[in-house]
Amino acid sequence: MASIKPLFDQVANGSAHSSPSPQESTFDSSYSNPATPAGVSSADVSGEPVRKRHRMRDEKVCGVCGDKALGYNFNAITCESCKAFFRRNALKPKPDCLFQGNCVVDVRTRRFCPSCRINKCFTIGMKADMILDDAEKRARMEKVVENRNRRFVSHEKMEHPARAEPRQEDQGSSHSVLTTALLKSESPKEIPVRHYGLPKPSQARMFHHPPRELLPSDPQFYRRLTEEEKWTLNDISTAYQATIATLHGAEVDPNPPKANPSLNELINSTDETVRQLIRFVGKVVDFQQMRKDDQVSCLKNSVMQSVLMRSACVYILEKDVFLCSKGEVSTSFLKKAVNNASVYSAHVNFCKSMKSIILNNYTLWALAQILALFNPCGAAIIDREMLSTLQDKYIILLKHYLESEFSFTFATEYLVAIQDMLSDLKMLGEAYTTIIFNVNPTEIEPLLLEVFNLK
DNA sequence: TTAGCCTTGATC
DNA sequence: GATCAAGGCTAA
Repeated sequence: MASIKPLFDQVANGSAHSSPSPQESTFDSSYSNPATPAGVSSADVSGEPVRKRHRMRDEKVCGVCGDKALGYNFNAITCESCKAFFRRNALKPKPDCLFQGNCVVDVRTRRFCPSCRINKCFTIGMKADMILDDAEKRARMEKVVENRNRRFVSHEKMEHPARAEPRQEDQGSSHSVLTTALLKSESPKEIPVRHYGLPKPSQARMFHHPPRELLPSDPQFYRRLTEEEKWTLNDISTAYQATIATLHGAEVDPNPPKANPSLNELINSTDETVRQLIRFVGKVVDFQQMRKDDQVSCLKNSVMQSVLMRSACVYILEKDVFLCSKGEVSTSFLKKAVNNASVYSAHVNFCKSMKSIILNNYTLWALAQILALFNPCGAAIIDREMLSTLQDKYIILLKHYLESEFSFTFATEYLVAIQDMLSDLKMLGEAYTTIIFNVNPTEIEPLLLEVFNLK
Protein backbone atom coordinates (compact mmCIF):
# COMPACT_ATOMS: atom_id res chain seq x y z
CA MET A 1 0.00 0.00 0.00
CA ALA A 2 1.06 3.61 -0.35
CA SER A 3 3.49 4.82 2.26
CA ILE A 4 4.25 8.35 3.44
CA LYS A 5 7.32 7.27 5.43
CA PRO A 6 9.90 8.63 2.94
CA LEU A 7 8.43 12.13 3.29
CA PHE A 8 8.63 11.95 7.09
CA ASP A 9 12.22 10.68 6.88
CA GLN A 10 13.25 13.54 4.62
CA VAL A 11 11.65 16.16 6.79
CA ALA A 12 13.33 14.62 9.82
CA ASN A 13 16.86 14.64 8.39
CA GLY A 14 16.41 17.81 6.37
CA SER A 15 17.71 16.13 3.22
CA ALA A 16 14.98 17.08 0.84
CA HIS A 17 12.60 19.87 0.09
CA SER A 18 12.58 22.79 2.43
CA SER A 19 9.09 22.50 3.85
CA PRO A 20 7.20 22.56 0.58
CA SER A 21 3.56 23.47 0.71
CA PRO A 22 1.31 20.78 -0.73
CA GLN A 23 0.69 23.00 -3.73
CA GLU A 24 4.35 23.37 -4.52
CA SER A 25 6.23 20.76 -6.44
CA THR A 26 7.96 18.41 -4.06
CA PHE A 27 10.45 17.01 -6.52
CA ASP A 28 14.19 17.44 -5.95
CA SER A 29 16.82 18.67 -8.39
CA SER A 30 16.99 15.39 -10.22
CA TYR A 31 13.34 15.65 -11.32
CA SER A 32 13.66 19.14 -12.59
CA ASN A 33 16.56 18.43 -14.86
CA PRO A 34 14.91 18.01 -18.22
CA ALA A 35 18.25 17.08 -19.72
CA THR A 36 18.37 13.94 -17.62
CA PRO A 37 17.54 11.22 -20.10
CA ALA A 38 15.08 8.53 -19.17
CA GLY A 39 16.94 5.53 -17.89
CA VAL A 40 19.69 7.53 -16.21
CA SER A 41 19.22 7.70 -12.49
CA SER A 42 20.03 10.72 -10.36
CA ALA A 43 22.83 8.67 -8.92
CA ASP A 44 24.54 8.72 -12.30
CA VAL A 45 24.11 12.44 -12.74
CA SER A 46 25.38 13.32 -9.31
CA GLY A 47 28.35 11.02 -9.67
CA GLU A 48 27.24 8.70 -6.86
CA PRO A 49 28.94 5.32 -7.00
CA VAL A 50 26.95 2.74 -8.89
CA ARG A 51 26.71 0.50 -5.80
CA LYS A 52 24.51 3.14 -4.19
CA ARG A 53 21.98 3.00 -6.97
CA HIS A 54 19.67 0.63 -5.20
CA ARG A 55 19.65 2.80 -2.10
CA MET A 56 18.92 5.88 -4.14
CA ARG A 57 16.10 4.02 -5.84
CA ASP A 58 14.50 3.37 -2.44
CA GLU A 59 14.66 7.04 -1.50
CA LYS A 60 12.81 8.54 -4.48
CA VAL A 61 9.60 10.41 -3.89
CA CYS A 62 6.79 10.92 -6.36
CA GLY A 63 6.83 14.45 -7.73
CA VAL A 64 3.07 14.46 -7.99
CA CYS A 65 1.78 13.09 -4.68
CA GLY A 66 4.86 12.45 -2.55
CA ASP A 67 4.31 8.70 -2.40
CA LYS A 68 7.28 6.35 -2.66
CA ALA A 69 8.65 6.30 -6.21
CA LEU A 70 10.80 3.73 -7.95
CA GLY A 71 12.11 5.90 -10.77
CA TYR A 72 11.25 7.92 -13.83
CA ASN A 73 7.92 7.54 -15.53
CA PHE A 74 7.18 9.59 -18.62
CA ASN A 75 10.13 11.86 -17.89
CA ALA A 76 9.50 12.50 -14.19
CA ILE A 77 9.98 10.61 -10.98
CA THR A 78 6.58 9.34 -9.89
CA CYS A 79 4.95 6.52 -7.99
CA GLU A 80 3.22 3.62 -9.72
CA SER A 81 -0.23 5.07 -9.22
CA CYS A 82 0.60 8.48 -10.71
CA LYS A 83 2.34 6.72 -13.56
CA ALA A 84 -0.81 4.69 -14.29
CA PHE A 85 -2.99 7.74 -13.76
CA PHE A 86 -0.94 9.76 -16.25
CA ARG A 87 -0.97 6.93 -18.79
CA ARG A 88 -4.76 6.71 -18.56
CA ASN A 89 -5.53 10.41 -18.56
CA ALA A 90 -2.79 12.43 -20.25
CA LEU A 91 -4.25 11.96 -23.73
CA LYS A 92 -7.86 12.49 -22.70
CA PRO A 93 -9.54 15.92 -22.62
CA LYS A 94 -8.66 17.69 -19.39
CA PRO A 95 -11.43 17.49 -16.76
CA ASP A 96 -12.47 20.69 -14.97
CA CYS A 97 -11.53 21.30 -11.36
CA LEU A 98 -14.64 21.58 -9.18
CA PHE A 99 -12.86 24.09 -6.92
CA GLN A 100 -10.29 26.80 -7.64
CA GLY A 101 -7.81 24.68 -9.58
CA ASN A 102 -5.26 24.58 -6.77
CA CYS A 103 -6.25 21.42 -4.90
CA VAL A 104 -3.72 19.68 -2.69
CA VAL A 105 -2.41 16.55 -4.38
CA ASP A 106 -0.85 14.15 -1.91
CA VAL A 107 -1.04 10.47 -1.15
CA ARG A 108 -4.33 10.91 0.67
CA THR A 109 -6.00 13.43 -1.64
CA ARG A 110 -4.65 12.42 -5.04
CA ARG A 111 -7.90 10.68 -5.97
CA PHE A 112 -10.11 13.64 -5.18
CA CYS A 113 -9.34 15.95 -8.08
CA PRO A 114 -8.20 14.40 -11.38
CA SER A 115 -7.90 17.88 -12.90
CA CYS A 116 -5.33 19.19 -10.43
CA ARG A 117 -3.55 15.85 -10.38
CA ILE A 118 -3.06 15.82 -14.18
CA ASN A 119 -2.00 19.48 -14.08
CA LYS A 120 0.61 18.63 -11.50
CA CYS A 121 1.81 15.74 -13.66
CA PHE A 122 2.46 18.16 -16.53
CA THR A 123 3.95 20.75 -14.15
CA ILE A 124 6.64 18.37 -12.92
CA GLY A 125 7.54 17.57 -16.52
CA MET A 126 5.63 14.40 -17.39
CA LYS A 127 5.37 14.10 -21.17
CA ALA A 128 2.29 12.74 -22.89
CA ASP A 129 4.24 12.08 -26.07
CA MET A 130 6.15 9.37 -24.24
CA ILE A 131 2.96 7.32 -24.01
CA LEU A 132 3.10 4.82 -26.83
CA ASP A 133 0.50 5.30 -29.54
CA ASP A 134 -1.38 2.38 -31.09
CA ALA A 135 1.24 1.74 -33.76
CA GLU A 136 4.03 1.73 -31.17
CA LYS A 137 2.07 -0.55 -28.87
CA ARG A 138 1.47 -2.86 -31.76
CA ALA A 139 5.16 -2.93 -32.67
CA ARG A 140 6.01 -3.65 -29.05
CA MET A 141 3.52 -6.52 -28.85
CA GLU A 142 4.82 -7.97 -32.09
CA LYS A 143 8.30 -7.99 -30.64
CA VAL A 144 7.07 -9.75 -27.50
CA VAL A 145 5.33 -12.42 -29.58
CA GLU A 146 8.38 -12.83 -31.81
CA ASN A 147 10.63 -13.31 -28.80
CA ARG A 148 8.22 -15.75 -27.22
CA ASN A 149 8.27 -17.86 -30.36
CA ARG A 150 12.05 -17.68 -30.50
CA ARG A 151 12.32 -18.76 -26.87
CA PHE A 152 9.88 -21.59 -27.48
CA VAL A 153 11.90 -22.90 -30.42
CA SER A 154 15.19 -22.79 -28.50
CA HIS A 155 13.51 -24.43 -25.50
CA GLU A 156 12.19 -27.20 -27.75
CA LYS A 157 15.66 -27.68 -29.22
CA MET A 158 17.16 -28.08 -25.77
CA GLU A 159 14.44 -30.28 -24.33
CA HIS A 160 13.67 -32.36 -27.41
CA PRO A 161 16.51 -32.15 -29.94
CA ALA A 162 14.98 -35.02 -31.90
CA ARG A 163 11.65 -33.18 -32.25
CA ALA A 164 13.23 -29.91 -33.22
CA GLU A 165 15.35 -31.34 -36.01
CA PRO A 166 13.21 -32.51 -38.91
CA ARG A 167 13.81 -36.14 -39.75
CA GLN A 168 15.00 -37.09 -43.21
CA GLU A 169 11.68 -38.73 -44.07
CA ASP A 170 9.73 -35.68 -43.01
CA GLN A 171 11.54 -33.41 -45.45
CA GLY A 172 9.19 -32.20 -48.11
CA SER A 173 6.09 -33.47 -46.33
CA SER A 174 3.57 -31.10 -44.83
CA HIS A 175 4.47 -32.15 -41.25
CA SER A 176 6.11 -29.29 -39.34
CA VAL A 177 8.13 -29.79 -36.18
CA LEU A 178 5.04 -28.97 -34.17
CA THR A 179 2.86 -31.30 -36.14
CA THR A 180 5.37 -34.05 -35.51
CA ALA A 181 5.30 -33.21 -31.82
CA LEU A 182 1.52 -33.43 -31.85
CA LEU A 183 1.69 -36.73 -33.69
CA LYS A 184 4.07 -38.07 -31.07
CA SER A 185 2.07 -36.77 -28.13
CA GLU A 186 0.07 -39.96 -27.92
CA SER A 187 3.16 -42.12 -27.52
CA PRO A 188 2.96 -43.72 -24.04
CA LYS A 189 6.73 -43.26 -23.60
CA GLU A 190 6.40 -39.49 -23.82
CA ILE A 191 3.61 -39.04 -21.28
CA PRO A 192 5.38 -37.63 -18.23
CA VAL A 193 4.82 -39.65 -15.07
CA ARG A 194 3.17 -37.45 -12.49
CA HIS A 195 1.35 -37.95 -9.21
CA TYR A 196 -1.98 -39.53 -10.10
CA GLY A 197 -1.01 -38.91 -13.69
CA LEU A 198 -2.45 -35.42 -13.43
CA PRO A 199 -1.27 -32.19 -14.98
CA LYS A 200 1.26 -30.44 -12.75
CA PRO A 201 0.23 -26.80 -12.65
CA SER A 202 -1.79 -25.92 -9.56
CA GLN A 203 -3.45 -23.15 -11.55
CA ALA A 204 -5.12 -23.31 -14.93
CA ARG A 205 -2.96 -22.37 -17.90
CA MET A 206 -4.99 -19.56 -19.34
CA PHE A 207 -4.47 -18.87 -23.02
CA HIS A 208 -4.14 -15.25 -24.05
CA HIS A 209 -5.48 -14.68 -27.52
CA PRO A 210 -3.54 -12.17 -29.59
CA PRO A 211 -5.51 -8.93 -29.87
CA ARG A 212 -7.50 -8.58 -33.08
CA GLU A 213 -5.39 -5.64 -34.20
CA LEU A 214 -2.24 -7.76 -34.08
CA LEU A 215 -3.53 -10.25 -36.63
CA PRO A 216 -1.95 -9.52 -40.01
CA SER A 217 -4.23 -7.75 -42.45
CA ASP A 218 -2.39 -9.08 -45.51
CA PRO A 219 -4.22 -12.20 -46.86
CA GLN A 220 -0.90 -13.80 -47.80
CA PHE A 221 -0.36 -14.49 -44.09
CA TYR A 222 -3.38 -16.80 -44.03
CA ARG A 223 -3.73 -20.29 -45.45
CA ARG A 224 -6.37 -20.78 -48.09
CA LEU A 225 -8.23 -24.00 -47.31
CA THR A 226 -9.05 -26.43 -50.09
CA GLU A 227 -12.72 -27.00 -50.90
CA GLU A 228 -12.51 -30.49 -49.43
CA GLU A 229 -11.05 -29.12 -46.19
CA LYS A 230 -13.85 -26.57 -46.00
CA TRP A 231 -16.51 -29.25 -46.47
CA THR A 232 -14.98 -31.51 -43.82
CA LEU A 233 -14.67 -28.66 -41.33
CA ASN A 234 -18.20 -27.54 -42.01
CA ASP A 235 -19.56 -31.10 -41.59
CA ILE A 236 -17.87 -31.82 -38.27
CA SER A 237 -18.59 -28.37 -36.90
CA THR A 238 -22.29 -28.66 -37.75
CA ALA A 239 -22.44 -32.16 -36.30
CA TYR A 240 -20.79 -31.07 -33.08
CA GLN A 241 -22.97 -28.00 -32.74
CA ALA A 242 -26.11 -30.07 -33.30
CA THR A 243 -25.21 -32.51 -30.54
CA ILE A 244 -24.04 -29.93 -28.02
CA ALA A 245 -27.06 -27.72 -28.74
CA THR A 246 -29.33 -30.03 -26.73
CA LEU A 247 -27.40 -28.91 -23.67
CA HIS A 248 -27.88 -25.27 -24.44
CA GLY A 249 -31.44 -24.93 -23.22
CA ALA A 250 -33.28 -26.88 -25.93
CA GLU A 251 -34.55 -29.48 -23.47
CA VAL A 252 -34.65 -27.84 -20.09
CA ASP A 253 -34.96 -30.30 -17.22
CA PRO A 254 -37.42 -28.81 -14.70
CA ASN A 255 -35.79 -30.69 -11.76
CA PRO A 256 -33.06 -28.65 -10.10
CA PRO A 257 -29.59 -30.24 -9.98
CA LYS A 258 -28.62 -32.05 -6.77
CA ALA A 259 -26.24 -30.03 -4.65
CA ASN A 260 -24.21 -33.01 -3.42
CA PRO A 261 -24.49 -35.87 -5.91
CA SER A 262 -22.74 -39.18 -5.24
CA LEU A 263 -20.13 -40.58 -7.60
CA ASN A 264 -22.72 -42.99 -9.01
CA GLU A 265 -25.08 -40.11 -9.69
CA LEU A 266 -22.26 -38.16 -11.28
CA ILE A 267 -21.49 -41.04 -13.64
CA ASN A 268 -25.16 -41.54 -14.47
CA SER A 269 -25.47 -37.84 -15.26
CA THR A 270 -23.08 -38.37 -18.19
CA ASP A 271 -25.61 -40.63 -19.93
CA GLU A 272 -26.93 -37.85 -22.17
CA THR A 273 -23.39 -36.65 -22.93
CA VAL A 274 -22.38 -40.15 -24.03
CA ARG A 275 -25.44 -40.36 -26.26
CA GLN A 276 -24.49 -37.02 -27.81
CA LEU A 277 -21.01 -38.33 -28.45
CA ILE A 278 -22.44 -41.38 -30.20
CA ARG A 279 -24.70 -39.14 -32.31
CA PHE A 280 -21.68 -36.97 -33.16
CA VAL A 281 -19.37 -39.79 -34.29
CA GLY A 282 -22.27 -41.18 -36.31
CA LYS A 283 -22.05 -38.09 -38.45
CA VAL A 284 -18.28 -38.22 -38.95
CA VAL A 285 -17.77 -39.84 -42.35
CA ASP A 286 -14.26 -41.10 -41.57
CA PHE A 287 -15.53 -42.80 -38.42
CA GLN A 288 -18.33 -44.49 -40.32
CA GLN A 289 -15.87 -45.93 -42.81
CA MET A 290 -13.90 -47.73 -40.10
CA ARG A 291 -14.49 -51.42 -39.34
CA LYS A 292 -17.26 -51.85 -36.75
CA ASP A 293 -15.12 -53.47 -34.04
CA ASP A 294 -12.61 -50.60 -34.23
CA GLN A 295 -15.47 -48.10 -34.04
CA VAL A 296 -16.53 -49.61 -30.72
CA SER A 297 -12.95 -49.70 -29.41
CA CYS A 298 -12.32 -46.10 -30.44
CA LEU A 299 -15.46 -44.98 -28.73
CA LYS A 300 -14.69 -46.87 -25.52
CA ASN A 301 -11.07 -45.73 -25.47
CA SER A 302 -11.98 -42.09 -25.84
CA VAL A 303 -15.28 -41.86 -24.01
CA MET A 304 -13.85 -40.56 -20.75
CA GLN A 305 -11.83 -37.88 -22.56
CA SER A 306 -14.83 -37.00 -24.69
CA VAL A 307 -17.09 -36.56 -21.67
CA LEU A 308 -14.46 -34.39 -19.98
CA MET A 309 -14.04 -32.35 -23.15
CA ARG A 310 -17.77 -31.81 -23.40
CA SER A 311 -17.81 -30.66 -19.78
CA ALA A 312 -15.22 -28.05 -20.79
CA CYS A 313 -17.31 -27.07 -23.80
CA VAL A 314 -20.32 -26.26 -21.60
CA TYR A 315 -18.14 -24.62 -18.95
CA ILE A 316 -18.77 -20.88 -18.51
CA LEU A 317 -15.44 -19.29 -17.70
CA GLU A 318 -16.82 -16.06 -16.25
CA LYS A 319 -19.17 -17.82 -13.80
CA ASP A 320 -17.25 -21.02 -13.05
CA VAL A 321 -20.34 -23.12 -13.81
CA PHE A 322 -21.37 -25.85 -16.23
CA LEU A 323 -24.37 -25.15 -18.43
CA CYS A 324 -26.35 -28.39 -18.49
CA SER A 325 -29.96 -29.40 -19.13
CA LYS A 326 -30.74 -28.46 -15.51
CA GLY A 327 -29.36 -24.97 -16.01
CA GLU A 328 -26.16 -23.54 -14.59
CA VAL A 329 -24.45 -25.87 -12.13
CA SER A 330 -21.48 -24.75 -10.03
CA THR A 331 -18.29 -26.78 -10.49
CA SER A 332 -18.24 -27.32 -6.73
CA PHE A 333 -20.69 -30.21 -7.07
CA LEU A 334 -17.79 -32.21 -8.53
CA LYS A 335 -15.78 -31.83 -5.33
CA LYS A 336 -18.10 -33.99 -3.26
CA ALA A 337 -18.86 -36.53 -5.98
CA VAL A 338 -15.25 -37.09 -6.99
CA ASN A 339 -13.98 -36.93 -3.39
CA ASN A 340 -10.44 -36.31 -4.61
CA ALA A 341 -9.07 -32.79 -4.38
CA SER A 342 -6.36 -33.17 -7.04
CA VAL A 343 -8.69 -34.71 -9.59
CA TYR A 344 -11.33 -32.10 -8.87
CA SER A 345 -8.94 -29.15 -9.26
CA ALA A 346 -7.29 -30.74 -12.31
CA HIS A 347 -10.75 -31.08 -13.89
CA VAL A 348 -11.73 -27.47 -13.24
CA ASN A 349 -8.31 -26.21 -14.37
CA PHE A 350 -8.63 -28.26 -17.52
CA CYS A 351 -12.03 -26.71 -18.25
CA LYS A 352 -10.63 -23.24 -17.70
CA SER A 353 -7.58 -23.83 -19.91
CA MET A 354 -9.49 -25.49 -22.69
CA LYS A 355 -12.27 -22.91 -22.70
CA SER A 356 -9.72 -20.09 -22.67
CA ILE A 357 -8.22 -21.46 -25.89
CA ILE A 358 -11.24 -22.67 -27.84
CA LEU A 359 -13.95 -20.37 -26.45
CA ASN A 360 -17.10 -21.12 -28.46
CA ASN A 361 -15.45 -22.16 -31.70
CA TYR A 362 -17.35 -25.36 -32.57
CA THR A 363 -14.97 -26.24 -35.38
CA LEU A 364 -12.13 -26.44 -32.87
CA TRP A 365 -14.25 -28.37 -30.35
CA ALA A 366 -15.12 -30.85 -33.07
CA LEU A 367 -11.50 -31.22 -34.18
CA ALA A 368 -10.31 -31.72 -30.59
CA GLN A 369 -13.03 -34.32 -30.07
CA ILE A 370 -11.98 -36.19 -33.21
CA LEU A 371 -8.30 -36.11 -32.25
CA ALA A 372 -9.20 -37.74 -28.93
CA LEU A 373 -11.27 -40.30 -30.84
CA PHE A 374 -8.72 -41.39 -33.46
CA ASN A 375 -6.02 -42.84 -31.21
CA PRO A 376 -3.98 -45.63 -32.81
CA CYS A 377 -2.46 -46.51 -29.40
CA GLY A 378 -5.85 -47.37 -27.88
CA ALA A 379 -6.75 -50.78 -26.48
CA ALA A 380 -8.10 -53.56 -28.74
CA ILE A 381 -7.66 -51.62 -31.98
CA ILE A 382 -7.19 -53.92 -34.97
CA ASP A 383 -6.32 -51.56 -37.82
CA ARG A 384 -3.91 -49.21 -36.06
CA GLU A 385 -2.36 -48.04 -39.30
CA MET A 386 -5.66 -46.74 -40.58
CA LEU A 387 -6.31 -44.94 -37.31
CA SER A 388 -2.87 -43.38 -37.46
CA THR A 389 -3.58 -42.17 -40.99
CA LEU A 390 -6.88 -40.67 -39.86
CA GLN A 391 -5.12 -39.04 -36.92
CA ASP A 392 -2.59 -37.50 -39.33
CA LYS A 393 -5.39 -36.17 -41.48
CA TYR A 394 -7.10 -34.35 -38.62
CA ILE A 395 -3.89 -33.02 -37.10
CA ILE A 396 -3.01 -31.45 -40.42
CA LEU A 397 -6.57 -30.23 -40.85
CA LEU A 398 -6.36 -28.60 -37.41
CA LYS A 399 -3.07 -26.92 -38.34
CA HIS A 400 -4.46 -25.67 -41.64
CA TYR A 401 -7.61 -24.40 -39.98
CA LEU A 402 -5.60 -22.47 -37.38
CA GLU A 403 -3.45 -20.98 -40.14
CA SER A 404 -6.54 -19.95 -42.07
CA GLU A 405 -8.18 -18.34 -39.04
CA PHE A 406 -5.29 -16.93 -37.01
CA SER A 407 -2.54 -16.50 -39.66
CA PHE A 408 0.75 -18.35 -40.04
CA THR A 409 2.12 -15.97 -37.41
CA PHE A 410 -0.15 -17.08 -34.58
CA ALA A 411 -1.26 -20.59 -35.59
CA THR A 412 1.77 -22.07 -33.83
CA GLU A 413 0.78 -20.67 -30.45
CA TYR A 414 -2.72 -22.12 -30.78
CA LEU A 415 -1.40 -25.47 -31.94
CA VAL A 416 1.01 -25.77 -29.01
CA ALA A 417 -1.72 -24.77 -26.54
CA ILE A 418 -4.13 -27.36 -27.96
CA GLN A 419 -1.42 -30.01 -27.88
CA ASP A 420 -0.73 -29.30 -24.18
CA MET A 421 -4.44 -29.40 -23.48
CA LEU A 422 -4.87 -32.81 -25.13
CA SER A 423 -1.96 -34.18 -23.05
CA ASP A 424 -3.60 -32.89 -19.88
CA LEU A 425 -6.90 -34.37 -20.99
CA LYS A 426 -5.34 -37.80 -21.46
CA MET A 427 -3.95 -37.81 -17.92
CA LEU A 428 -7.16 -36.46 -16.42
CA GLY A 429 -9.09 -39.20 -18.23
CA GLU A 430 -6.77 -41.84 -16.74
CA ALA A 431 -7.26 -40.41 -13.24
CA TYR A 432 -11.05 -40.51 -13.61
CA THR A 433 -10.94 -44.04 -15.00
CA THR A 434 -9.13 -45.12 -11.82
CA ILE A 435 -11.73 -43.42 -9.65
CA ILE A 436 -14.83 -44.83 -11.32
CA PHE A 437 -13.37 -48.34 -11.38
CA ASN A 438 -14.66 -48.96 -7.85
CA VAL A 439 -18.29 -47.91 -8.26
CA ASN A 440 -21.14 -50.31 -7.67
CA PRO A 441 -22.14 -51.47 -11.19
CA THR A 442 -25.72 -52.25 -10.12
CA GLU A 443 -26.39 -48.53 -9.76
CA ILE A 444 -24.97 -47.50 -13.13
CA GLU A 445 -26.96 -47.09 -16.35
CA PRO A 446 -26.46 -50.02 -18.79
CA LEU A 447 -25.07 -47.87 -21.62
CA LEU A 448 -22.48 -46.38 -19.28
CA LEU A 449 -21.54 -49.78 -17.87
CA GLU A 450 -20.78 -50.79 -21.43
CA VAL A 451 -18.83 -47.76 -22.64
CA PHE A 452 -16.90 -47.22 -19.41
CA ASN A 453 -16.05 -50.95 -19.20
CA LEU A 454 -17.57 -51.22 -15.71
CA LYS A 455 -19.29 -54.59 -16.21
C1' DT B 1 -11.34 3.93 -11.98
C1' DT B 2 -7.49 3.26 -9.14
C1' DA B 3 -3.27 1.35 -7.73
C1' DG B 4 -0.19 -2.26 -7.12
C1' DC B 5 2.19 -5.97 -9.12
C1' DC B 6 4.09 -8.22 -13.03
C1' DT B 7 6.33 -8.88 -17.62
C1' DT B 8 9.05 -7.19 -21.05
C1' DG B 9 12.68 -4.92 -24.11
C1' DA B 10 16.28 -1.65 -23.92
C1' DT B 11 20.26 0.03 -21.90
C1' DC B 12 24.23 0.20 -19.05
C1' DG C 1 23.19 -9.26 -14.49
C1' DA C 2 21.13 -5.04 -12.79
C1' DT C 3 18.36 -1.37 -13.69
C1' DC C 4 15.04 1.43 -16.01
C1' DA C 5 10.73 2.52 -17.97
C1' DA C 6 7.25 1.15 -20.87
C1' DG C 7 2.39 -1.53 -20.98
C1' DG C 8 -0.72 -5.34 -19.21
C1' DC C 9 -3.49 -7.41 -15.81
C1' DT C 10 -6.59 -7.44 -12.03
C1' DA C 11 -8.45 -6.98 -7.16
C1' DA C 12 -10.67 -3.62 -4.75
